[in-house]
Amino acid sequence: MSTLNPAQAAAVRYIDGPALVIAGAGSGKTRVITEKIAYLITECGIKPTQLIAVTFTNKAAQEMKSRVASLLKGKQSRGLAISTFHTLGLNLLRQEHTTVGLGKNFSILDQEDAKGLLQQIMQRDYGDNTAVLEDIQRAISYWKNELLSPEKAQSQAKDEKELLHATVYSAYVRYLRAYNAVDFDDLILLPVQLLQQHPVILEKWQNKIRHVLVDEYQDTNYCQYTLIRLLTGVRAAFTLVGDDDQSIYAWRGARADNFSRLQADYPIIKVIKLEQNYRSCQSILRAANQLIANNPHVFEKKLWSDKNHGNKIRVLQTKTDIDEAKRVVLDLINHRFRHQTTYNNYAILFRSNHQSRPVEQALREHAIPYQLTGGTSFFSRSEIKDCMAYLRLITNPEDDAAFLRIINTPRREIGPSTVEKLSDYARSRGVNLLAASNELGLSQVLADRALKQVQGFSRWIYHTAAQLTERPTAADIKAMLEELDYFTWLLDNSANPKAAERANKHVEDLLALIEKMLQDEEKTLSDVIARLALLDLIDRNSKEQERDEVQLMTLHAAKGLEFEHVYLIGMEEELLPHRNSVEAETIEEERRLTYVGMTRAKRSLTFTLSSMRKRYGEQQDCLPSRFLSEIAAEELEWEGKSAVSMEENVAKGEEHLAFLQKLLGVGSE
DNA sequence: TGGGGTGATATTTTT
DNA sequence: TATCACCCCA
Repeated sequence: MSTLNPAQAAAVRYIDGPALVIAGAGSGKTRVITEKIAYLITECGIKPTQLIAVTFTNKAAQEMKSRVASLLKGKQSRGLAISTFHTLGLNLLRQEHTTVGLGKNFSILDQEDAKGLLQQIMQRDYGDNTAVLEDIQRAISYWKNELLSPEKAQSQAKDEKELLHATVYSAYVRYLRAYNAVDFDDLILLPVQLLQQHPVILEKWQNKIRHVLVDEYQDTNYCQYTLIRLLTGVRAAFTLVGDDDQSIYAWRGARADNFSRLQADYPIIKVIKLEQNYRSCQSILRAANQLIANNPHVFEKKLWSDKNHGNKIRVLQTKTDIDEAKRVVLDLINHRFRHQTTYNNYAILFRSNHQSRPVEQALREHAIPYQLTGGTSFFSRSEIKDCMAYLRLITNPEDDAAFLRIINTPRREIGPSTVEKLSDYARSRGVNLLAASNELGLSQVLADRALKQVQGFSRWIYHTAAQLTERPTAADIKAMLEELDYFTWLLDNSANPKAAERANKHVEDLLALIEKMLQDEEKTLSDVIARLALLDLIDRNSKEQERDEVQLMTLHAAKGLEFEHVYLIGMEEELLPHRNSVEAETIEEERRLTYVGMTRAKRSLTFTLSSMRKRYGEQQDCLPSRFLSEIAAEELEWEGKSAVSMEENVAKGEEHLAFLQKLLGVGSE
């Protein structure tokens, strides 16, 4: 605590009421939260079980947990709830499921599952319709985040399309209920509704909780904000930490205006600003400040640093996107040689995923190791989804979404028409698919052969459900999968043996993880499955730091991270700011995105842009991003702006590289 | 069931 | 232009 700066210390010690900590990039916000948790426990007599700390990612929660544990020496942190918003909601729902009308082992549908459900609804109830599933999903998510019921949504619909979306919304909610399932948004929404409708439960929770801490407050949506308000009640003992300049998820319901709302809702709120930056050198910070000054602010702040000045920010301009990639890679190699450092100190950041392609190619040409963050995540791999679906159906027989996924995986000769007949039957009987599979009346609708298959499947599920204990071992589950011949199926259905091996490995990883979670905590299998739905990329932390690889990721993915040297590529109009954002009038968010990218850099920052880019198969001219002109000219050092051709540019780079290699090869130094 | 042809679609995606 | 979901047919 003694090493905190005055603003940080004030944020930690202020416990008399609601507090909002405006924490600029690199100002030590995680530290403030962890120190405050420790302070509340050790100095204020608050028990760990009376504290709630929420983050947005599992990674952040994990990090915070371990930092608090080391502050408290582990002893006093038992029962401390540091989790994501969604896990918090899940815990609440698990405890109060009966009041909400959910069965004990309700399932969680991820976005993909939910989309599948929507598709089913559309096909079944709305015939062939041109509505885009993603649009419906986005609309429903928006309504849930804004606490709007299907009825409200319908009455507020402005046109045919919105009305359709709202109607599907109401069907969607009904289906979820029937499946004894919830989606991600429900994990926040249902607790809010529960607390709003049941004063007794609300009081119970308000009495239990003495302080709530929220990280990345700028990313909360209205629903989450309401949850915080409900949990803290009139005492309003909370600490919100965030940075309105780093709000980059508005398109997903995050509301930066939750900042201004706060002052209206809590006039006495204490606002503390953390303005000292411990990450970047002066040159980078100054430029970032200049850029973000173009955005309106509710709370003015000015980041400063006592670090050294650092080098000027460079701007490399090339002819095409291919040249840009080559230039970045050559520059990186040169830089690395000169500074005798490692690859993992470098990050190449971009606005959209497709920009990684040419860079990856250039990196491969030079045999430089790199890690591309993003792409398909662990839990959206098909083999993992299959296994999860089996476990879900076994613990929650009403989970029709899971049933549909695995009814014919591995192949059981149960085709679409059989499934359709089965669904119709189940619907007419008002039961779930698994139960319907076992009913006698089914023989009226299905042919003998199909009937046998379906019955075989359902019996197997029931049988396995009875056999599997509440806390099975990895070996138990593996035995189950082997009984299914699942691994054989994987082998037969993979593009090549290597892919099959990888898939196998993923399943093994999953089983090991489940076993570990079952042992670590006093959790049942269904608890663990629910938690797994909220988890992602478990092995990301460890790999990222240990391996010596150049980091490639989108600006969104870079939030919260820092790197010694950053390349921010594609600084062009239409790309950053993205073309869609110009007419959607979300330039401010694009500016924040650029700001986030810039402030990731500790020691050096390099912008790149090219004057031509292949887009949809056509060469197109590109203009420098307006954001470059928002930074004072003297902060930037342009290279290649003059008529130097790219060929010369690359040649120069290669020449220089060869020179350095020779120099090092000879062994001076 | 799997392969090939077709046509729509190209921003970001914490949970 | 590259990709991918989808549909139809053998």
